Amino acid sequence: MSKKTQGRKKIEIKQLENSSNKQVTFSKRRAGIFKKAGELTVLCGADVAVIVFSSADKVFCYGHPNINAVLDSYQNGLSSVVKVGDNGSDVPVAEFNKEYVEAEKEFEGLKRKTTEMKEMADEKKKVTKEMSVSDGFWWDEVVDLGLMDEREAEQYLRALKEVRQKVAARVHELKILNGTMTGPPVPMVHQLCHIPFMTAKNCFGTDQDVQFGYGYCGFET
Amino acid sequence: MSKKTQGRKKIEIKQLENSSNKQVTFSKRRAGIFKKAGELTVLCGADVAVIVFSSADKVFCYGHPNINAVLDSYQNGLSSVVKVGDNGSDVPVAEFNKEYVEAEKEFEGLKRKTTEMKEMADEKKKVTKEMSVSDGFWWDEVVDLGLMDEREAEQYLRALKEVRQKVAARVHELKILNGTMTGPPVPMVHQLCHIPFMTAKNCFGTDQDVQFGYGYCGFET
DNA sequence: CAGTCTATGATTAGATC
DNA sequence: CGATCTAATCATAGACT
Repeated sequence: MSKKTQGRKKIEIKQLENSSNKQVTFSKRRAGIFKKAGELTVLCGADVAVIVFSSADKVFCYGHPNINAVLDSYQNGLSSVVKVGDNGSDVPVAEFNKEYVEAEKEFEGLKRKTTEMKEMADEKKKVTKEMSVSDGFWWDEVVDLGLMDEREAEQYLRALKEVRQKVAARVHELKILNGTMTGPPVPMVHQLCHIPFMTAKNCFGTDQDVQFGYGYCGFET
Repeated sequence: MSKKTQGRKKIEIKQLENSSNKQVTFSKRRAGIFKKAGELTVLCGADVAVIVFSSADKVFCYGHPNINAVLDSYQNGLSSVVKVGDNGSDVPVAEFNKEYVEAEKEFEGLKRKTTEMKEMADEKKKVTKEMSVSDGFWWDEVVDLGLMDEREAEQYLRALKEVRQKVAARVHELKILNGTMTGPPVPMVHQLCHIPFMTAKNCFGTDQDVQFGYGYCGFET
């Protein structure tokens, strides 16, 4: 009797053309990755987040203990140590972020000063309440969140985000201009970046017919 | 002649006790997951981000096209479709975010109004420049980023982040108080959450001796 | 620690339902 | 679309360097 199937066949790691086959492979392999992530979690006590966008931009994710916790840790650098550079040596975040910590202190001072200024301004406003701007700018509400309703708060988030992006862009510009690529608030340096369709030999792996590769690269948060 | 090795042995998926073994397993399996993520990327044109914190809180990540792009897409919902609910039906983000889009429009109006107010205020300031607050609040700089140096910008980022977090916390509070858990800007609903050490049977998988499991759960961004 | 080496367990490509 | 089936490929546990 003939074999029921040919069994698994070797495939090249390159873009699948057959779209239905691609869909099936996507589902199977995505599930496989999530399973492996779960196993890593249990076996090694690791926290893991996996986010996958399909080519049709559907999003799937896995997270332990939950995805937001991991993303927060990543973005706020709650790691006590970061892997830095090609050799992957450990650097305490505290040291790495020295500059940032100082900036934070300065900010605390700035905030205090700001509050004082605000108080002064309020007093001035009382005195000059005939001014048409006495209702204040929208961002004055920062100091009085309690009065905001949900809708307003949502707008707030939006506004602040926009501003933040502007600032971030400006900072980046300045850093490049100054040639001072000093550490960002919390860099995640031991990153394995995907380099699709490498032309040369895989510089890290050992496969012969490599269609893609990996590389470590420092980068900013 | 005796076999050189016993070959791979079956292991239970449970916390590894031997710490050196744990370390080796962590490295091997982490690499395996990154490789699989890369293959998924190439085979299926998917964008993937993987973040792993070791039990010692060292962080490793993989991202295609790069991790920040994926995280941004995730957090800002740049997906055109989201998988929603247990059945995983598609919902256009546009519809899902209708509320948010409206808020955005309102914000645009608000911003315009704000600019006008700012201009008015500036004129008033000219008139009343004897006021001690004529140098403005720190957030007034928002409109003049070009004058900020890098250090200031860094402080800025910090300040805005803090404010944003306050607002986010307040929004969440309000949502709970109102009982209106209306859609967050872009909820990621088709999430596979890890439930370590499930006591009962795996409600999704088929393994008999399940040590851990997965579950889908809606949640907020 | 990071690689190498196997034998073996786990994953999965393709077909079929 | 998903679930099942099977054989073959792939990943990796443990031992060693």
